[in-house]
Amino acid sequence: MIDLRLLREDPDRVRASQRARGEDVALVDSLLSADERRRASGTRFDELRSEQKRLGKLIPKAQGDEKAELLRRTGELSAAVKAADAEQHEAAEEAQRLLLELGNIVHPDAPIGGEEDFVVLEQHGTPRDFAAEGFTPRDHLELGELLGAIDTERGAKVSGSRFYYLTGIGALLELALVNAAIAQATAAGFTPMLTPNLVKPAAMAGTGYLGQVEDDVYHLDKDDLYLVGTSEVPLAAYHMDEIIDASRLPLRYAGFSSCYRREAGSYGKDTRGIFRVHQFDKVEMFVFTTPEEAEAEHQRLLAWEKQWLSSLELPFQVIELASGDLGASASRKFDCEAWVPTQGKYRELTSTSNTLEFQARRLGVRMRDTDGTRPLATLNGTLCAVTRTIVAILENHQLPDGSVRVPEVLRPYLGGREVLEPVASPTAAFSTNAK
RNA sequence: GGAGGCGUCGCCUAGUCCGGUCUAUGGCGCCGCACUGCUAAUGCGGUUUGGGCUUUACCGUCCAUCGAGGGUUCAAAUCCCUCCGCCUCCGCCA
Repeated sequence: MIDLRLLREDPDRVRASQRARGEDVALVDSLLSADERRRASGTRFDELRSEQKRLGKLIPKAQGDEKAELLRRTGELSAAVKAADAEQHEAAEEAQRLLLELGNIVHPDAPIGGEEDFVVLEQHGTPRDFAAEGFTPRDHLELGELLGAIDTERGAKVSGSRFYYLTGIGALLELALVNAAIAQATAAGFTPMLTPNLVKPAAMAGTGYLGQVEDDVYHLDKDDLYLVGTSEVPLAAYHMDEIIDASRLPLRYAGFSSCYRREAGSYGKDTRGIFRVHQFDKVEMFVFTTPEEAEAEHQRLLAWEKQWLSSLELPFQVIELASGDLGASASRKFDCEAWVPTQGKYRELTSTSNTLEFQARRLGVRMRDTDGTRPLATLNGTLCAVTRTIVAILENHQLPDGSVRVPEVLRPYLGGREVLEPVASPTAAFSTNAK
């Protein structure tokens, strides 16, 4: 949520932001009037309550008629206080409800527009020219099956479409990626974290995932818990309702968790393979820092993502997302998109958002420094979304015979293996009877 | 899942039985000032969080806040109910 004071003092800025997002501008005026009502009813309650307390203190000492009169007046006041309290409650709830609907203020440098209006900032590496190399690239699923690494048929049999098994070398590849990513994050000063995959509504709402994207979230009705779509949620909520001394900032966490996404409304999109799935694992960077440092930290997160993709020797580009594609929480967002040869385009592998104080306000995470207690800033960035990274590695590093070159950074985590080779069956290479 | 205990403003703690003088006690820590070659010690003052009013700072003031939410009452940290969390024991279990 944003600062109500900003809304009062500069409503036009908030209106402009809502407009840029393609969201309800009238919300600003509903909110202004709800806030007005909240303050007015609050003042009324305060005054009545003050009077009630003042008179109440006289009662134990009073006698006879004087006491009877006091009891009569405080009796009346009691009813009035109760009514004012109810009104104040109602107004505060209304204001809060509207405030939670409001998106974050869009960063002034974010391009205005929708999903197609992103801006390409940089390109790294060069896509391979398979024609010049003399063969047609296989897609990641074909490669994954050849290597005995990916099994989507059985994933569908057991769990439905968009589910998969990583088998044999595929499983090892994930573990290698996760280990390498955690190693990079740890070297950069992040604290590794394994987080809960099920969270309460407060955590989900606080991070901003119960608004427009609510349909994309799994909910367990029986327990009123949500399956997280990213460890950003439990990491952001880790310090919920806490006040953090500024000297401890920045707090940098590298979370590893499964991520669950219903992918509602994406029917027919990316149906082949494991590019878009209901469940995948991810190493996520999450930072609590001061609002003053947020912008610079955002650049650092982007730099760590670039370092990661470069170390995997993947060609990729960096884009800045347009205002309409930011999601409720982000004021600004960069994606790194890796080249996918068989699709002939760049696809999102990582994403980093600066949410400023938006999530912190909702979650009640504050900092204390010489200026007192105030909300801090939170930022997040993907380090390694495993399935999509596997897609990019298989396709970009494939060889004519269907084997796949292992980027050097992963070799220590794969027993020194330099190439992944096709197998007769997923279990063949791991069976004790092999060779 | 069952039984019991506990939850006080950073930490510890008094208060809860018996409602009002609780504006929540004391200690530790922390901050400021004084004293002091320096440090230590000592003394004095301050130290939950949120909201409102005062111009948005300062100062001041009012209200809320004793795990959360309801209720009883003129009045709730204190009495009643529901929920949450932690601890102990029992049952079940990876």
